[in-house]
Amino acid sequence: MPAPTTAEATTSSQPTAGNGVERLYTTDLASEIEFLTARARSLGSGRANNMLAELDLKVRSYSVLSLACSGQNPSQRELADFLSLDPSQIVALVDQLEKRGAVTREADPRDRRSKVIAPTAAGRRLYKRAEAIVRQASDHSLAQLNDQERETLRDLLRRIAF
Amino acid sequence: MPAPTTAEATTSSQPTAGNGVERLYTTDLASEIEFLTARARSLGSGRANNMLAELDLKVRSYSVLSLACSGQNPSQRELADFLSLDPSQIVALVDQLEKRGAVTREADPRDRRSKVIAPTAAGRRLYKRAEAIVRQASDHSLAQLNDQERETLRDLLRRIAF
DNA sequence: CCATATGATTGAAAAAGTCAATCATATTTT
DNA sequence: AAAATATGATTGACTTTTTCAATCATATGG
Repeated sequence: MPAPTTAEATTSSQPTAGNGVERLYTTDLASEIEFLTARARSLGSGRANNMLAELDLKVRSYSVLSLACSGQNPSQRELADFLSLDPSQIVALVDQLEKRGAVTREADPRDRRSKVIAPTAAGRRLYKRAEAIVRQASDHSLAQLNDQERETLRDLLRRIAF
Repeated sequence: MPAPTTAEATTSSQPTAGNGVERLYTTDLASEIEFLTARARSLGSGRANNMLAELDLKVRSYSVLSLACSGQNPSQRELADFLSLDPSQIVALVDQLEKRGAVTREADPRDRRSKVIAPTAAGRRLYKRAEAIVRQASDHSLAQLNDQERETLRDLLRRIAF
């Protein structure tokens, strides 16, 4: 039985969790990059989702809206590939955004099977607001890093994400 | 209409996706840290899950097993907190690991409601093998980064993940 | 002792992910 | 050109993951 401290709650300090979980910060798992990545994204997208709820959006629908507004005229197939989602999930996401008048499905003259997702004027306005919220959320999640560190992180992630 | 190239398949190059999705790499979304984090973890845990399938494990169960083997005697509550999972999910994960004889639920003398998850001898052996596989998977996912860059990434992530 | 809080468990419901089948249209083969 | 094959979007079924509320046993604070 390794050192069962009788006083225990007194060691708590950080605002993360209220318990004695800090003990687990020293484990092998806690320093695996893959684990840290998973945790970072869980915290980050959790917060973003909470904040985006105000606009009735989630990270998913925000991503689609963002790409629709990118000027790259993505097709649903491309959205599926890029977001690593099943085409059927894209259908559902676009359905929602279309229903609320944020995007439209445009015919692609070069391939009539394909549908290009374009933003409406309202969609662009929605995106502007969402973008601000996401930036806020991100700022909060990355609070511990300065600008240069964020740049470094972005570059490292980009290299493993593509 | 922005430059609709009639020849199109000729521009493809990278081994990532087979389509014209590269076009979307230049979007705002593609450079958001939160998006990159999500994508990195999706790729990473996808690969790890595939490779762990050989041991009938997933990243989830591997994480629990790893913490069980950490020497920190985590309770289910602590596992839930640390892994950001609902307590009921921990029950299911521990059930599975217990059923295959990899871990046991030990009574905590200091709190009889609490159950400490401890590895069996077989559990430790399983963890050893799983660890090697996860390391391989991680190595593959982080192939683009050298050791120093991996260290940097680990530190940056640690600061936003805790 | 009583009231309240917490850890584990169960079960139900919602959301997300996976797959196969279908229709329309492209592309390739012969 | 006709036939065969492949692809984009869509639907529906099905599985897995998430999320929540309720319950029981035990702790903890008055």
